Amino acid sequence: MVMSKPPSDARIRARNEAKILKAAVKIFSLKGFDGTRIAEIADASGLPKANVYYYFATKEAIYETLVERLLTGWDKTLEHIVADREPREALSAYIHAKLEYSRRHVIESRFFANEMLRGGRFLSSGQKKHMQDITRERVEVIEEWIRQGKMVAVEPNHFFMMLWAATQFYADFTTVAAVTLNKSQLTRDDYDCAYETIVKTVLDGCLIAE
Amino acid sequence: MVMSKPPSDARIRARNEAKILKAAVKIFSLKGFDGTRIAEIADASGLPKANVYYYFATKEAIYETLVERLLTGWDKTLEHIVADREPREALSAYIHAKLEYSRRHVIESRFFANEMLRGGRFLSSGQKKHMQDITRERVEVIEEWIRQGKMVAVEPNHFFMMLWAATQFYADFTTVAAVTLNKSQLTRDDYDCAYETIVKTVLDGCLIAE
DNA sequence: GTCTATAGGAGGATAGAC
DNA sequence: GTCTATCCTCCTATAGAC
Repeated sequence: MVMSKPPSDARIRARNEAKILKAAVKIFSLKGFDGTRIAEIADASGLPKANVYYYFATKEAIYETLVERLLTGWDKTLEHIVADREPREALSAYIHAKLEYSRRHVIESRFFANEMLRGGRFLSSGQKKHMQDITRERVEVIEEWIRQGKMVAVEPNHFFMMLWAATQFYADFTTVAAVTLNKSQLTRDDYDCAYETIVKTVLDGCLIAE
Repeated sequence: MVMSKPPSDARIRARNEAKILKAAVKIFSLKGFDGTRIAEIADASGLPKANVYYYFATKEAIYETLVERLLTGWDKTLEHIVADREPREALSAYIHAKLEYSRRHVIESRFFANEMLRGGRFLSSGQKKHMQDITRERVEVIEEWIRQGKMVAVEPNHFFMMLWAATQFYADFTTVAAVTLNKSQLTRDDYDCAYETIVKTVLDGCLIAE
């Protein structure tokens, strides 16, 4: 009888770390750093508490690992905004991608929101600078569109934050959305409708037809 | 020598409860329910911990009192949206009032955001219904404007949530805004600029000139 | 109404057997 | 790499003197 090889140490580590992080992001997103108990993370991971400490020295270490990983999510949706695309096309692709991210990664979105709500105490200045740089690049694209007469002269930072807020809302404040729409939870159709509404109002408001 | 009368029991109670609630909303808004320690509230109130328990039986009692009180903030800014005003005037008044609320009541806004982020566990169904009713009234106003041909046909719930999100953002995500704008904190000018941007893009996008 | 003291329990973190 | 047992700190909440 052929025995399947036992997983190597490295594989066990990778698997267990992943379990812990997956459980942790959920609990942190709901209760924040101080409200989260290691025992809860351990239970949700299916690991004993001592094992959590075997993989991560402190609660901070878990939290910081998550902050670092989720920061890349910040970049991804922004990739749609590039100067050589037409603004309507680029911005609606961004809105769509961000709403999809909100829909499919509710927990990660909320984790990030929670951290920001608390003033970003766990963000290193390097990470803040990264967010700033990434955003500034996109702001410059918007400025370029304005210069080319493709958009009305809005303040690009605030314009950008408006889009971010309108899309982030559906992950962070699902409760508010559900109460407003009188539903127990949001469906794909609701996200589609959100997309239509944002595109229609925002883009028709600031784009200049050729 | 004339002695000033000592304050009555009722006055002492009112004053101390106010101190406690003021300290509590700040800490809850930063750390959430589970992350907040009564000792911290006591320190911030300038009262001994046992006195906090004298005025409020449990941590829940403090939190619920705050939820109940802050729910009225939800209504107030909405009062601007009434059918007999012109939509541009009414909506820009709403945006202005909501941004002012975000600017002047950052802590209360964040407390509310925190509660929503956690799924509104502390909201009674009566309170949810209240939010729903208040919102629906305004949604009907928007529907009326659309019927009158004063606005393009947007989905009014999502339109409304977009406005809420765009304005709430400046209270909840001050950190993101500050990082984006490369400042240590936001000034009045930044809020004015936010107002201009939201009004310009959203209203020009959905209003129909007469 | 104020405050000290403390019960009773939970949480973060570690030691050390397996 | 896993897990039990445990240390020690800190928390919620209460008792009871003043």
